[in-house]
Amino acid sequence: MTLADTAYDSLRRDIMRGHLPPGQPLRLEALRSRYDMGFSPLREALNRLQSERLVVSASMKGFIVAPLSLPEMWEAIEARVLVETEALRLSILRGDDVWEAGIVAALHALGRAAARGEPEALEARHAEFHLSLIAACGSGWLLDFARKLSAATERYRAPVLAGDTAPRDVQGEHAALAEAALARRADEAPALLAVHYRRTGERIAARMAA
Amino acid sequence: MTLADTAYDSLRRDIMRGHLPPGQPLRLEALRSRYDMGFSPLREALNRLQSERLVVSASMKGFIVAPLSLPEMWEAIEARVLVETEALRLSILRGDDVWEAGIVAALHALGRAAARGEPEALEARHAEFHLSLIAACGSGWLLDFARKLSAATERYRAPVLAGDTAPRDVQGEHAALAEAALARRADEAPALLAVHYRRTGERIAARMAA
DNA sequence: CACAAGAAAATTTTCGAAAATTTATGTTTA
DNA sequence: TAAACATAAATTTTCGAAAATTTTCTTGTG
Repeated sequence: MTLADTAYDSLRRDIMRGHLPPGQPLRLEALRSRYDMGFSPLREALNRLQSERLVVSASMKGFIVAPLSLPEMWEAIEARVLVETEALRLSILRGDDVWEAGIVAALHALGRAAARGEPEALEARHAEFHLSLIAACGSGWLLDFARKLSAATERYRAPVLAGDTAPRDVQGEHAALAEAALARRADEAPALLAVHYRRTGERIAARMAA
Repeated sequence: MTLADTAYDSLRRDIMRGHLPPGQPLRLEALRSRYDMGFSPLREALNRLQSERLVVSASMKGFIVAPLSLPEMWEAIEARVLVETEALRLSILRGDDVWEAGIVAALHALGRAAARGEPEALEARHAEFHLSLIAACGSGWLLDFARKLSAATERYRAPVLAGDTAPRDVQGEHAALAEAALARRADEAPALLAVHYRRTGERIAARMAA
């Protein structure tokens, strides 16, 4: 792995977890000392992150962490619903034993991570579970879009998840989702997925208003 | 505009037009003399193009122009159908006078370019027409995906378009599409768009087989 | 005092050399 | 001859200084 790849991973994680807050200018000299590398790999990483809308840049004025807003959250969620419902439908049509096993394994790992309560790992297992559902869709483009939208929406989820008290059986939703997918219910599973994402959006919107 | 932006535009155009053929290694020294600039802006451009799947790279082995294949063409076309039919549906629901005027203008310009027969301009007007249809969808993500998929599919269209003799009233299809959109027929217009893209795919597939 | 003009500082962008890595070439050995 | 190994060449990646640009500060002017 090159330094540029490391820079990409580090910056991406720090932005998704909110450690680099929305709107913050990303000064090259500051990044250089923070990540301990030269300009080149950092700039290459920033250019990649720009294509994923995690950072924005203006010509000759450098990069900033992409800002957050409720309208943009809904944009990302609705795009995600469109892409992932179709990818899930395709996966249900095309998925084989390996696909099924991947879902079972990811659901199990997600449950364990949730029980342990470590947010670091939980976040990763959650993304992996949702990816496992659509892994058999057969379209690199859809998987690509899903990955980017997952990162974009995670930025809204992470800060809210911490202080969330209202009761919601998230693991139950995940289990129902997995069951519908494994039972090849090509209409029900995508519908559940859409509800799942939109419900999360409403939860976030409610807390951001307060 | 920075040099990196220029490099991005130049490389993107040369790849889309096939002037840099699929699979060709993109050696930095060669690009440096071709585009007359240093390593940095070129590498930044290549990193952006990688996110758009126009180039692929392996760690420490540099970049190559992304290869073409019939399965990947269909992947791109089907993803494009998914994204643009939804974006068109949304535009029909939300579009205002400016959106309508944009379609009329783009269709007119496309017709003129087609009559003149200059492939350079025709390609640009064609992309602009399809963009104008979905311009009012209100989702930056969908517009972004559409732009990338348009570039990906254009790579297949361009080389075939040259020697295409079989009769097809493309301008008629475009006019029908514009009319259905302007008449706010939210079911018919997306259906026409899907047929339009898939028909192009079949045309290309037929010629690539031969 | 508000505002423009100019200088200084901070920052981004670009360059080409140096370091790291891969690929090609040649040599030895079984 | 074929495989293993060393060596050389080619290439990518990274670095830090130099150039270009923007931002901030200072000064002068109406």
